[in-house]
Amino acid sequence: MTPSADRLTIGELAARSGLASSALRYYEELGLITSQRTAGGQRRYHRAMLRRLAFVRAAQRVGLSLDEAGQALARLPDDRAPTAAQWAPVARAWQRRIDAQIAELQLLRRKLGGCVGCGCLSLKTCALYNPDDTAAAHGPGARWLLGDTPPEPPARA
Amino acid sequence: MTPSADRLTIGELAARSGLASSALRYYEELGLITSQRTAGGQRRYHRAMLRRLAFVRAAQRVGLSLDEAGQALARLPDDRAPTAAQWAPVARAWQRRIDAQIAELQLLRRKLGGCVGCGCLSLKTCALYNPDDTAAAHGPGARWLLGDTPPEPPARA
DNA sequence: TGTCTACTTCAAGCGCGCTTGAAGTTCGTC
DNA sequence: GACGAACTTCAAGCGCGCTTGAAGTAGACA
Repeated sequence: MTPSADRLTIGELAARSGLASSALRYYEELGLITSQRTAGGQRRYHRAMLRRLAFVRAAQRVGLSLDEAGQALARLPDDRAPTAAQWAPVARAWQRRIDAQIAELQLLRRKLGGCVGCGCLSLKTCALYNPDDTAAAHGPGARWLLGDTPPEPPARA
Repeated sequence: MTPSADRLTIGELAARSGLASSALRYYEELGLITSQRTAGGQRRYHRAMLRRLAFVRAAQRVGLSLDEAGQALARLPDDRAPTAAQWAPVARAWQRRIDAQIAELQLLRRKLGGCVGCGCLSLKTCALYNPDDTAAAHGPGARWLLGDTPPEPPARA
């Protein structure tokens, strides 16, 4: 081991991040994290990778794919904490995304509320049935994360 | 066509439900919907399948797998609208699930809020970093949908 | 020096939710 | 009765996010 703190082995990084080594190799292959190699070819990770991994995990919880997370990560420094200026737009974009998700769930919840008493699911009247709402908003990807057109919180939902 | 209204072809059901025919065959294979067959072997669907499909789509939006949706469907009648007594526990279970999801998203949102100004993602202090919270609650499956132990809304969240 | 664990690559596999394609059949209409 | 669109089955494939396994190598410690 002799962890030297900034040269974590893959096993150490796995233990600290809670991810499997195989997942870390996969992430590295996707470019989400980077490593140096020892003379013998083993990976050594800078502690800053823990931050990137935390970012990725948070991104997944927001519903981003690894690819999308990678695009967002590409705008942050690899080796040290982002500055407020770097981080703020990303965080704000995530908050908007989260807000949209919450709004959608609340809508669904209200619709269910309307159904609870009636056992309806009627073809004509049940709101669950005719979700002509903003559901499909999740579509294409995360271009918005890169600073373009953030998704408006569901208009009329 | 001659739709006779209660004997929808797969194409008609696809058109009305917004799902692809291939998806409908797949759902049938999974037991989510049922059909009769014509003398020649073609599927004919009762309109009530539209209700089941709406249910499945709603279930997916709540984050259930098709398998879980099928388990919930199994408790509702196949050929007509559920009674209030049949529907209410399912709807309430979904609402609890939705509430838990909303709570989790709100927690994440607050954490991001804490990070926005600081650009932190600090190893020691950032809340995003140390999500020792209720995230993993999604685990096993939807036994709760069947009436057992509904998941408490995230305790301390 | 030897041992043993942790690492390496590469290819394949898995679970989910479907889609695609090939080859053949049925249905509704003219 | 013939035509064309819509259907049938079956097997394979895909995209995502990994995991598993085989075969071999490096690194830490006694």
